[in-house]
Amino acid sequence: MVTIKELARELNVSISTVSKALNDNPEISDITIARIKELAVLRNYKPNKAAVSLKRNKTMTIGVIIPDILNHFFAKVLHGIEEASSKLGYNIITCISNESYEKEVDILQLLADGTVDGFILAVAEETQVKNISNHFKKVLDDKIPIVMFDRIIEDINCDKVIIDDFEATYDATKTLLNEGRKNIVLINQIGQLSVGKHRVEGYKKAIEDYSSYSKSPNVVVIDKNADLEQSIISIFEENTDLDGIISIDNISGVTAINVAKNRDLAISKDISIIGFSSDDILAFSSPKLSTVAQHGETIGSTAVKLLIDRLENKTTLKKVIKTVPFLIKLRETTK
Amino acid sequence: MVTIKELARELNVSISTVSKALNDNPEISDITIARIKELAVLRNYKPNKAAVSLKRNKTMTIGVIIPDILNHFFAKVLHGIEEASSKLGYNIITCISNESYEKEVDILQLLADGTVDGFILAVAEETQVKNISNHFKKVLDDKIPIVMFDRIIEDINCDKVIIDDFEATYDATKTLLNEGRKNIVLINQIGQLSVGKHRVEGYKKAIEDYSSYSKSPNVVVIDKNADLEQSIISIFEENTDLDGIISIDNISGVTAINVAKNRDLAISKDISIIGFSSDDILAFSSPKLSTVAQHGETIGSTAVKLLIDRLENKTTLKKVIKTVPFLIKLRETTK
DNA sequence: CTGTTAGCGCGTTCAA
DNA sequence: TTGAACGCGCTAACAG
Repeated sequence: MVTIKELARELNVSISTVSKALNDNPEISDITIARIKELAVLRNYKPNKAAVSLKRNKTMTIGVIIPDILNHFFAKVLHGIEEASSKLGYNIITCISNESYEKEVDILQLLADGTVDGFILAVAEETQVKNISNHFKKVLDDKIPIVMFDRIIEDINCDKVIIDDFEATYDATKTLLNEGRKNIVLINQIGQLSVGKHRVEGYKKAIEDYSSYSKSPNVVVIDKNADLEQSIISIFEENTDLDGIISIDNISGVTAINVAKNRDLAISKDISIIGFSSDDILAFSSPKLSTVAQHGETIGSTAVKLLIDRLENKTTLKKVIKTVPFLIKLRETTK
Repeated sequence: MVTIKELARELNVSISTVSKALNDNPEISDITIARIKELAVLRNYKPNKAAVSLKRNKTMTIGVIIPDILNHFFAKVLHGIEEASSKLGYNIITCISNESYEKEVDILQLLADGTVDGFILAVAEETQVKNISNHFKKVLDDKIPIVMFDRIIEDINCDKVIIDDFEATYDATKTLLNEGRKNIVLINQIGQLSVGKHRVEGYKKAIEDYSSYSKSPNVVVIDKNADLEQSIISIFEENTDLDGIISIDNISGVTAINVAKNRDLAISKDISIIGFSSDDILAFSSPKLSTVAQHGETIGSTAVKLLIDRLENKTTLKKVIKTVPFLIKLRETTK
C-alpha cells in the first residue's frame, strides 16, 4: 500500500501538501493538485482507512445484527441495508445473534469499541422472551446510536422501523370478515415476539369491531418445534366449519393451503387464507397465498437512512418510529 | 471511549506502563498490573480498534462477497462464515455483488485498502459469464489473500472451497441408472456457471460409463427468465417415457416433482427425481425430493479456516482446493 | 501557495 | 521496574 509520504517524497513536496491536494483544498495551486493527483492514480494510492478512522473518530461502518439469516425476511432486510449503506458510502459489519441473548450481548460489546459508528438490529428472540434491555441502554449511553427494526423493544429510546403489525392484521382480518367469513382462526407460531403480539391484537380488535360476526376470536398457538402440518390438520378437524385463516408467521399460511387442498376444500370458495409469507416461500403454494407484503428491503433502507441521519446530526430531534407501508396482496384464487 | 492516556493520568503512571500492563508484559510488576487492570475493567476500557489496526497493519476483518443473499445456499454459507470467523476473533464485512461484475470490482476496490485482511467470495454470475478475472489478480498482487467458494475461477491462483460437483452429479446419475431408469434428463438452469458445467459433465460421464443405458445424455437448458413450470411440462410432453430427472439448480427439482404429481406419475415408482435443493425449499415438496446435500455452513467455515491460516502464515504452501464432502439423500418416496 | 508541527490511540524500542 | 520518545498514516492549525 502506497502512502501519502511516499507520494510526497517522490514529488519533492511536503506530506501536508499532498494531503491537501488530494482533498481539493483551495490553498493548493491547480497545477500541483494536478501533478499530485496524477501520481496518486498512477501509484493506485488509497487513503488508509484505519488512519482516517483514527483521525476522524468515525469508521463509516455500521454494525448489523440479524437474529437469523436463514429467515428469508431477514435476508431481504439485510439486502436492503447493504444496498442503501453502500450507496451512502458506509460499510456494514454483519453479525448473527442466532436468536441468543448472550450472543447479542457479545456482539454489542465487541463492536461498540469504535469498530462501528452505530447499529441496526432486530432483537433476538431470547432477549424478547426474557424481556432484557440493559445491554442496549449501555450502548446508547455511550452515544452510539441504534436503529431497531421489526423486532423492537418499546421502552428503549431509539429510532425504530416497523410495519404497523396491528393495522396490517386488522386490515387482513377485516378483509376476511367483509367476504362474509364466519369462522376465522388465527394461527400463531411466533407468539413470544413483539410482532406476534401486535398481530394478534389487530386480529382481535377487527373481530370485536365487526358486530355481525358471532364467534369469539380464536387464536391457536403452535409451538415452534411442533409438527406444523399435523397441528394445522388438527385445527381443521376441531373446526369443521372453518372458512378463514390468518397466518401471522412466514410459513404456516402456505402449509395451511396445502392442508386445505388435501381436504378438498376450494381456496376462496370454501375458505380464505391470508399470511405474512415472503416471496420465496410463496413460490411453493398454488393457488398463491394472499399475503401481507412486508417490504423487507424497504425496512432495511429506511433503517439505514434513519441511522445515518442520526450519525451525521441531521436529526437531533426526539426518536423516530417509522412505519413502512404494508400491502395486502389478494391473489387470484381460481382453482 | 476511555483511552490508555486517561487510565495513566488517573493512576499517575506513564502511558506505556499502562499499555504494557494491559498486555501482560513481564516488565511490569504484578502489583501494578493488577491495579491497572482493575481500573481498566472499572472504566470499561477497550483498545481502540482503529489505532490497533494502524499500528499492527492488521484489521482482523474479513471481506465477504456474496452474489445473492436471497439465495438460501449463500445465506447458509454466510452463516457458516460468520460463525467460524467470530469464533476465531475476526469480524466480517458483508457485501453483495448482486451477480454484477461492476459491483464486484467496486467492492474489491473499496475494501482492498486496508479495510479487510482478506476476502472470501463466490464469483458473480456476470463475471463468470464474461470470464473476467483481472480484478482478482490485482488484489492478489497486493498480497491480499482470497478464498473462493462454490463459484470459482480455475486459473486464479488462490485457495478454493467447493463440493466436487462432477462427482456429486456422477453419483446421482449413477443412482438413477442403478435403479434401472431408461430415460434420464438433466435440467439445467445454471449452465453458465462453473458449478453448472461440472455437474453436466458428471452426468454425461456417468451415462457414458454405463454401458446398458441406450440413450444419449439429454441436457435441457432452461433460460433463467423462462417460466420454469411450463418449461418442465414441455420436457414431460416431449419425453413420454421420461423416468429420471437430475435437477442441478436449487428449485427446478421441486417444481419437477409438482409437475410429475399433476400428471399422476408416482414418484419413485414411475419416475425418480434428484436435485440440489436446500432445506428451506425442500419443505415445500411432498414427497420429499431426493437431494445432493451441499453443506453450506461447512463450506463457509472451511473457507474461514483456510483464509485465516493464510493470514497468520500457517500455510505458506501452494494453494489449496478443499472439497467439502457431499451426500446424496434419498428420501422416503412412499405416496 | 507551501511547509512545519502536533496529535488521533496504541505498541515498542531505548534509557533511566 | 518504569517512563520518555517515536512512529503507524492521516488531517489541520498555524507559520512562512
